Amino acid sequence: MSVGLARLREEPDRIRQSAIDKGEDPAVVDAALALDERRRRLLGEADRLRAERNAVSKSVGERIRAGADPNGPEIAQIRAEARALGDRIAELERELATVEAELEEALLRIPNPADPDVPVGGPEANVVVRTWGEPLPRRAVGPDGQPWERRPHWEIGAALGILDEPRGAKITGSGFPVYRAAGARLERALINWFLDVHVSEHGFVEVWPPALVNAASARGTGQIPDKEEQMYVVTRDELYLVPTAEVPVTNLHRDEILDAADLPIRYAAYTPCFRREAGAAGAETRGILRVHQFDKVEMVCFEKPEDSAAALEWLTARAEVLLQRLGLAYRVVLMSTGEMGFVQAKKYDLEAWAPGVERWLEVSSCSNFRDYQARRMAIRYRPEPGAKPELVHTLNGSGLALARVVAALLETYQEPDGSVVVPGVLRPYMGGLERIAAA
RNA sequence: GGAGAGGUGGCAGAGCGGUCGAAUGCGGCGGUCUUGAAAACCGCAGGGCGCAAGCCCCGUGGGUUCGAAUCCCACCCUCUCCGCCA
Repeated sequence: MSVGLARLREEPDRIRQSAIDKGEDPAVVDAALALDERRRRLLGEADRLRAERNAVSKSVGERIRAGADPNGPEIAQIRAEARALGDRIAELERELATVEAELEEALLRIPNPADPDVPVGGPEANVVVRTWGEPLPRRAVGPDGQPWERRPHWEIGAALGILDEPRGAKITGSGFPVYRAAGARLERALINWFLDVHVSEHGFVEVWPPALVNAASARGTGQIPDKEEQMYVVTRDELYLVPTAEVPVTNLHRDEILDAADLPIRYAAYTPCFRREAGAAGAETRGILRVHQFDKVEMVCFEKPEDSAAALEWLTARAEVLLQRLGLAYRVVLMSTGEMGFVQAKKYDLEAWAPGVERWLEVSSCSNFRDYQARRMAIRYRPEPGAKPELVHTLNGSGLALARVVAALLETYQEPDGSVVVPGVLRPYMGGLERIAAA
């Protein structure tokens, strides 16, 4: 259940084309259609037999009350009849269970169709919607008139004693950096400042969720089965370490019918994020650009369907505000159908410029899932009192992902003498510290 | 982790194996009355599938039975006491 059976029957062509646009196999659409057909036939037959069996069973009680001998031949015959019906029902139910499992499997492999305004194609089709700030060059001229080169963040971090990758590798493994001294405080400052802005200025409700979730929650947001390999699993207790706060926070309202008056519901939550990132290594992932554990503040919204498109723009702007106040140059990229992922209908990536590595770093991803996640999680709302429940739309966006923001900050604010200037908005959170210098 | 109790509709809370999708109270919605409101009274109202008839849902999954909210088993969760512990 993801795109919804009703929509699948109504516009199979559009769903098929959407799958192709996202680089998925459209054959699952037809497989699902065929299974749905079979399921409905079996269900109808089983329902008819059940109705019959219910009537026969009921007559047993009625006749006994009317004076028939419970152990007599009349009752025995009715019982035999009911039993025969029951056997046939059981048979149909077994078949039905198989078909439904297959249908479920097929539906899970049908991607969420992208919005009409999403460019079709691969990476080349991504569109830079807007850019803010001046991307600094790596080669620059220092105050003394001498040329200097901005260094990558791992060199800055190691030199200042605020980032310790080797010891992180020792105590856990590669991709588990240790932040130290002003580095640790910077991490804590960013988390606090992000949350403060979201809560006091943007009206988000702050949430501090569990960092481990059960399988039902992981399935709800689509980590299972799509991204199961990405998660760390606590096998002993059948729990998963969260890859993002999106998982616990969106599941907050799983299996609930919300009040229309309560919408929109908007949460901001900090969690550490754990990702296996199997097979990822090399120049693209040096330093803290791609790690197994990082910190992130996530925004999650539950909206009325008619409001979700506007909510995505709003949400993206909330993340941009943070980058602007940090003084980091960034660009907003509308991701193409092939790049946006399986469950998103529309997605913007925010990329901050890191002059030391001369790259745009993805520090936020803001997406509208429309009713796709809501259907999996049965998150509904009642448009009017007494009206039938309808699916809400869910959205989420990073605001922001810490490790890469730290990388961009260190590389942007480094000085020729090796120190790093602390952006003004963070100073109150760092005890007034204006500059991180070598001890 | 051990012992005990329990999980029923938004909440509280009944429910002899058959007429229970489920009493009752509160809350909700609509109405009568009222200048208005409250009170009182009357009525409506769970979720899913299906065009409909009808079928399914009483923590979850199995089982017994012609028939299970009601009996049996397993698991999950909650509460109380004990143990442990930040």
